[in-house]
Amino acid sequence: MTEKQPQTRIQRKNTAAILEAALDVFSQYGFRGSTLDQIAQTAGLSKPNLLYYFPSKEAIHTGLLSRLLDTWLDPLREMDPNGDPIAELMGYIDRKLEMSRDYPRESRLFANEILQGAPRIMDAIEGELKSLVDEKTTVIRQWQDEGKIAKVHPYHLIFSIWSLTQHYADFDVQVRAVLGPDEVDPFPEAKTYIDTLFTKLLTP
Amino acid sequence: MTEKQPQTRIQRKNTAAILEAALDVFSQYGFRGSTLDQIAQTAGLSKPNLLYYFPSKEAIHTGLLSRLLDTWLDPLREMDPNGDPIAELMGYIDRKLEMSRDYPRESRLFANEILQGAPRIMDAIEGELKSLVDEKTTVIRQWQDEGKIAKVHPYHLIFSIWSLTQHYADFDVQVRAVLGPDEVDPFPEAKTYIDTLFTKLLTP
DNA sequence: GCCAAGTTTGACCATTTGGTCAGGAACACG
DNA sequence: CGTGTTCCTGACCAAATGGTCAAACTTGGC
Repeated sequence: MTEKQPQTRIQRKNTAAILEAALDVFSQYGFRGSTLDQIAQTAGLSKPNLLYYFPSKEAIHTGLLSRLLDTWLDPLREMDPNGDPIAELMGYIDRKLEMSRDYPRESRLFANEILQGAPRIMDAIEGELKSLVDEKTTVIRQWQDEGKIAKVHPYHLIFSIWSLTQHYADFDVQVRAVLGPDEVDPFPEAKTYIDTLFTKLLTP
Repeated sequence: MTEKQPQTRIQRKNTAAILEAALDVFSQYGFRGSTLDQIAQTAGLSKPNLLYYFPSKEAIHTGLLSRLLDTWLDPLREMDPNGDPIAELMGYIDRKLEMSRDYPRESRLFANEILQGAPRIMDAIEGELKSLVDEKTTVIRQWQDEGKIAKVHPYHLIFSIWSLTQHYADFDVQVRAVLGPDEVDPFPEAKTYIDTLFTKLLTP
């Protein structure tokens, strides 16, 4: 669990290249659908060389996921209980949408894992993730009791933020296909739409 | 494309069993992550017997997907341009949520396919699906021009309906893990939440 | 109860896959 | 330069995988 970070530059460079390549491959094909050869080729390394840095396919995947969850939850962590409720929530929503725009592979990796029943990160979901959500929903409930935001189910509010924002990463090809070839970047309009939606929902 | 339907009872029974098993397996592991042995075992048949009914793994998957898209789009098709706008949209939303509750595997199969870049149903998405969405967004725009519902981006409105409802099928394990063991069925509260959300969004 | 058609299977095959290993190449450093 | 450590690779392996096939078994209709 508490691995030392790479010592030499070569190690740093190659582990980074491997994780980068693995993110590419795993996020598209899922764990079982991805092969070491694919990852190795994408990383520009030989397969035995991969296994010099990581003991197994599983280890690469785990390495990715554990790094992921932290950055994934950051936007929610930043939500300040002492800030202005609407502003804090809208800020969270916007950060989450930006993450879908800037880190779609991470979103898809996560989606793949959950789709398959979260066999490798169930612990983190029931632990770290649930704790954070529990904490933040308490804050939301407080804001609601103070009449600062509308009374809607706090957990489902969180779910709706996740689903609406991540949809633009996970279902990217569908979104672009439906919007047609003229629409280059769906995110500006998505932001406008989502902002409107949550403003109407949350305004008391 | 236009295959005759099975002739004998045995054929009907076995092809049904295979598709049922394949839905189980493909929806969880994706195409490349699933094996014929897995499907065969789930269906209670031998692997060669599977391949007596379907020429290949690919064919089983295609068979599933082509059946899927039609039923998947039905709720949207039912939306009546001549009905009451709010009622029609809310009806569509509720039907879509019911589909997530009653057919989660179908939802996950679809999600898996899109996540992987929709290699096998891109045609249907750019064709059938896009056409239907184009048609219905035109109706929505009309309703908006008549002042019957609020002016929000019609395409993103559709996307938000998809993402919010399908989230409860695709991310089921996460939803349940976060809500904790006390919450048996998240759908009743999800329905309340989603109804509130879209009512506030769409009321002019 | 017979026979042709439909159904099932064990044995088999080529390829792919995750992973190993011995040895060679590159590097750091005194 | 020399030498111990780190890095890399070709060859290899066992297991799994998609798919084939001839032969055996059922089934349905007469």
